[in-house]
Amino acid sequence: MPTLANLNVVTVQDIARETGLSPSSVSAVLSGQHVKRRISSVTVERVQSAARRLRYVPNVTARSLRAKASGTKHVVLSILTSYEAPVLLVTQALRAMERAVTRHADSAMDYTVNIEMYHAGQLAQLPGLIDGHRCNGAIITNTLDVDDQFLASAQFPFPVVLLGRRIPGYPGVSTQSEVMGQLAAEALVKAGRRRLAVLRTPVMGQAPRRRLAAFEAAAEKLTGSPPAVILCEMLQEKAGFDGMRRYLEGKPACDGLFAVTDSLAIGAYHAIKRSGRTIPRDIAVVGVGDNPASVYLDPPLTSFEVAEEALNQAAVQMLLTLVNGGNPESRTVEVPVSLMVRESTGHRAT
Amino acid sequence: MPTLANLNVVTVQDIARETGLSPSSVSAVLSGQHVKRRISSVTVERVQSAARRLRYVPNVTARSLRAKASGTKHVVLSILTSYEAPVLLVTQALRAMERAVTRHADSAMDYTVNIEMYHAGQLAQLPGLIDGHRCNGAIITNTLDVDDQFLASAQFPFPVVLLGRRIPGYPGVSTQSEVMGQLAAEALVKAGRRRLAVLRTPVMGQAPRRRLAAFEAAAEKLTGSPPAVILCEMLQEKAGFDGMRRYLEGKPACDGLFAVTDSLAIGAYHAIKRSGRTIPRDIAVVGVGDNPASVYLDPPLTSFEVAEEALNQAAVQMLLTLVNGGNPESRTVEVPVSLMVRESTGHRAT
DNA sequence: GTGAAAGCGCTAACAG
DNA sequence: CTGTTAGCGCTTTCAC
Repeated sequence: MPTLANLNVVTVQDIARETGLSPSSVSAVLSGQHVKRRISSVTVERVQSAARRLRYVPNVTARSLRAKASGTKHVVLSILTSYEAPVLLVTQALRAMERAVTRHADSAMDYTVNIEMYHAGQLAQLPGLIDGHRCNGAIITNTLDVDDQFLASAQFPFPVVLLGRRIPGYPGVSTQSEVMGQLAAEALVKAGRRRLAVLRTPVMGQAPRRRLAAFEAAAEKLTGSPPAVILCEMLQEKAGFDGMRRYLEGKPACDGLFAVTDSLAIGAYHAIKRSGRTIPRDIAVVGVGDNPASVYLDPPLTSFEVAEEALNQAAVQMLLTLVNGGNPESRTVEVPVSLMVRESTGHRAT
Repeated sequence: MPTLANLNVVTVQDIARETGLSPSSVSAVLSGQHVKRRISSVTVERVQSAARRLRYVPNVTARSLRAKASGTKHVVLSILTSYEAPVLLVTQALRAMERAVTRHADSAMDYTVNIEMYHAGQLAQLPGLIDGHRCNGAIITNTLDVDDQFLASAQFPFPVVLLGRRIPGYPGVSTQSEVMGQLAAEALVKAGRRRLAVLRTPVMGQAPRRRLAAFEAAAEKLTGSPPAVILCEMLQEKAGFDGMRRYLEGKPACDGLFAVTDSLAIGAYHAIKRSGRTIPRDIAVVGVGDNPASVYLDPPLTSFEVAEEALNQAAVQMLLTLVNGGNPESRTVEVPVSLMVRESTGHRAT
């Protein structure tokens, strides 16, 4: 049943037919074996030109299925993350995975690790996800609510570990988001601040939202009124700068700021200084500890030390256990955080 | 009981034999089709327990080969980068690729984009690279010399485009590294600096090395003596801080600094200020423009505006053309850079 | 030098 | 509900 679409895909067979050669010869040429197999240069040329003409693109899947040394288990592990996510965290996770896998690997077990990206909110559209064509196991991170809903109702034919979020039914590791919000509020109040504000984006994932909710609750409890909300269009430094600048043009500014990511804090720093204010004298700032530059800002940014290492290790370990058919000790892990108090939350001079 | 025999790869066949069922039933259960196919729960349980017992791990390759809608060309594009690389650049490249691919995609053409990582210097060890099991086309970046040597002698059965480096025989896009070094030196000298220094790592890739060489040449020509070399162990902010701090403990410091990446400059900023010096009064600094925080530093960092967008676009476009059997207009592209002079190279007060 | 035949491991039809 | 049959597209013996 050759459908219309079917005609489009060019295979070795097609080239064989076209050139009057056998598939095996064509294959030999196309996979660069012509020297080893002593194919005549006329044939080589014939095949190559036909391949070009027909716009042949090899099917990597078929290629690897047939050619891979049989008898070795080939395991594919993926990190699924959104294009819109902070990459640094992803790389760290990837590195942890790579390290774990190198330790695990042996002659009969060949691991491949890779990153697959989806557009935030469109995880469900990632082809080959629900049917397991993609990987033998995955760490999923940086999801939005829609994605979480999809996950909640999805059934994967491979183990999945969530990083930084909690969805019933899934194993996952996350940080103590609520504790972060709470500690941030306390730190600002302890530094003598009463007019608190948060710097955030309109749409956020689960973890930032949780820490923000905790911050708002704690702020209200400690100061008697909810923090002001300063919106930034995105998570980039520039957005932080723009958002903060707009806010500072208004009359009464906050004196304590919690930025939902360090990148926003970095932009905000600049806006605050440009407005003639001083950190921490006029505005104290707390970040989230997800940017290596934070420690080196002027003044150094008070932010959280998240045990990234522990976080990633736990997730990867869990995934490997699951992929190999084992049972992890615990299906959910919460990694502790601690606030590194630096100069950006110095006590206000009285 | 993981005996030697157990190392054999377990397939659906094995589970079928073990459970006395047919491969297709087993497959249905294992790929999550049991509901749709109304498999009895007894059978489901039997299959699942056998799979667990035998530690079955599905072969994703075979799965996707069989299950993928035939008649659609499935093209896999990879970005190959080292674990040690600055991630930001990689994401930008990935995003560009994704965008291009979305534009290109149609019903008969299904693209997958992913990142594959190797350890710097060990590109050659990436399995499935030379035999083309991995992808239909790749952008390779962040290579070290060893990798470049491997590339120079390798023959890939799929098109490759190099990003940020030049190797004879390969199509590639890169920035005007030499111009960068030249401009950096000129900017510092123009700001009244004579005692120049570079902040760098011992091992560097091609592009940073080229801009450094150009800087050194220009510096020597303009000031009469070669710049001092300040070594940092890695590219991280912390390494920049440590390297600069050690250097500043010595007697006569430089008055103009060129950091080979912005991350190093960020660390150096902190070390400079901590030592009681002021930027740019005591030391002027030039970075490379690879970090979004640079603009928001205190003072804003003079650095290059690299047309990342253009760079990535060009690379991706070239790759797509090659994968589809076309001929790109030009096989090598050099994207222009321009120095954004900010306050970190203010003219010295006299 | 080249071709014929035999699968890689899996799943989709279609019977039963 | 389950089994039988027939490949996915490619590469690899092994003949010729």
